[in-house]
Amino acid sequence: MPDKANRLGSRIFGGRPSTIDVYELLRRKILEHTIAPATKINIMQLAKELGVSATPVREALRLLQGDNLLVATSNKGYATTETLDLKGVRDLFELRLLIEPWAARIAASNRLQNPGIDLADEINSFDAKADSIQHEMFGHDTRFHTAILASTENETVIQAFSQAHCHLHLFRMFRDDWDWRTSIAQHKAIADAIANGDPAAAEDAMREHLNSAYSRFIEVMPKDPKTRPLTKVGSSKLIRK
Amino acid sequence: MPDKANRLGSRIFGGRPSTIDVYELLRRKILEHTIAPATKINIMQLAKELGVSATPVREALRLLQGDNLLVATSNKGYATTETLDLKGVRDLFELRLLIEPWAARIAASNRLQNPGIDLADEINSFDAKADSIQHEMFGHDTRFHTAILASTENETVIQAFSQAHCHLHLFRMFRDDWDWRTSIAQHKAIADAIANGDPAAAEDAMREHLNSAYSRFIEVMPKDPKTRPLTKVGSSKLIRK
DNA sequence: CAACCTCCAAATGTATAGAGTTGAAGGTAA
DNA sequence: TTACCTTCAACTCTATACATTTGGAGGTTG
Repeated sequence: MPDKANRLGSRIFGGRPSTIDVYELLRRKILEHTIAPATKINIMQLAKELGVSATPVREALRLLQGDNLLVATSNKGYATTETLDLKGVRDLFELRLLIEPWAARIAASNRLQNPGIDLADEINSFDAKADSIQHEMFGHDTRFHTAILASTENETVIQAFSQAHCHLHLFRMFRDDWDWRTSIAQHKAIADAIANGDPAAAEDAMREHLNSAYSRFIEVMPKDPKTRPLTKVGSSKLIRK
Repeated sequence: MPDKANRLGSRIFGGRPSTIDVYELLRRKILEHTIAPATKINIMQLAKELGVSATPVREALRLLQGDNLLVATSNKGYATTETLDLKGVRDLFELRLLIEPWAARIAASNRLQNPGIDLADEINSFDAKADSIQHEMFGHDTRFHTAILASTENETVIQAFSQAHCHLHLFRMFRDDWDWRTSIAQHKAIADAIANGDPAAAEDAMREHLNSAYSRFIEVMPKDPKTRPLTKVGSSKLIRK
């Protein structure tokens, strides 16, 4: 609901420039899948919804473009990125296989701040709610893999990896049919190896987990993405390549 | 030089929106080290220099912020990123060691479009001009490593890696004192292994090259970055953390 | 002399208007 | 029908005006 303070020079929240608020709101909506892939964004309508002018919205969209969450076309506007094709999924898992087994090794080598306990907590708290919906599964998966990566304390790798938006892309494609029980079992194996301080076992377990996930992904992958139903979200229209 | 066509709704070049032109110009200036690290950017002065209004400049700056080439602070403006500290250099080479030996292996395994010849050409054309200045060395180094990475044809890895801006950061720190002869010799070894179709040798050569470069970097690294002289560029002021 | 307050120029952030482009509906001709 | 042209509404992109914030100069007070 637009604040009545929305006049010249106003701010949405606190004294902060509203570009930041618009950016964070849209980023969350895209990552949370509230805005579907290949959705065109109407600047003026979005600005009216948020109670701000077009300027901060446009700047927020440019930021999201830099984050690889939007694509821009001259004089045509902005749209969320497409879902990945088969090669895109392959490329993504190739990147994961380069980084995540290494990260698991580091995590297992870290004896002072070993993340094993936190990882076990994450698994158990998720496992408890056996009726979990798919949405929660991806939240767990994101937290689990992010925690391992974070334990490397390598900001450069963390950033490079996170900007690939692994979970975003996979979640957008496979939200409805994903065998989370298999993943949970593999997560437990990884967490155990890390907690035991066994770098080689942790690295292997992670590599097996990724290979397994990749195999299962390409198995259930839609044959022709164009026939996939697209949901119309809010005031946005849909685009097709 | 501002075109006389610069009035309402005009474009700098062709019919293209000027945001793109401003973005590409600034990006090149930052990557080419024309704009020094930790340089504050004045929006209005920059807009006047380029003959456009503030709006496209601001959008270009947001894009560069998304590329991690600028940092923005609320109500304080934009500035180019700082040079890396010791941990930053270490993190960067850790990322390179994860990706580039793998890329060299792929390149050597590629028998149909083996990049070995192109790499040899790149080395020879650079080696010919023995009086090369440092600036050309970094151009060569960038082209050499980029070519190997490109031969993997993995867009995801290429993008994740390029957004770390390896060469930008290293160039900004070590432009004046860098032993390029050692690097050239190692490049030759890598190119030979790739041309010979020897994946294991290519991977090892790349790993040795990176380890060697890292050792040499931290040896000549400035002890206290704050005492490093900063050049004042154009209309921009300098900032300090 | 140091700490603090007041004031103001410079720069940032936002709103708004107008210029330019796109894409589609509707009409015309072969 | 099909292909092509015209027209127009919707939207993007840029310029400009104005509100807000920041940081420092200069004076005041203890």
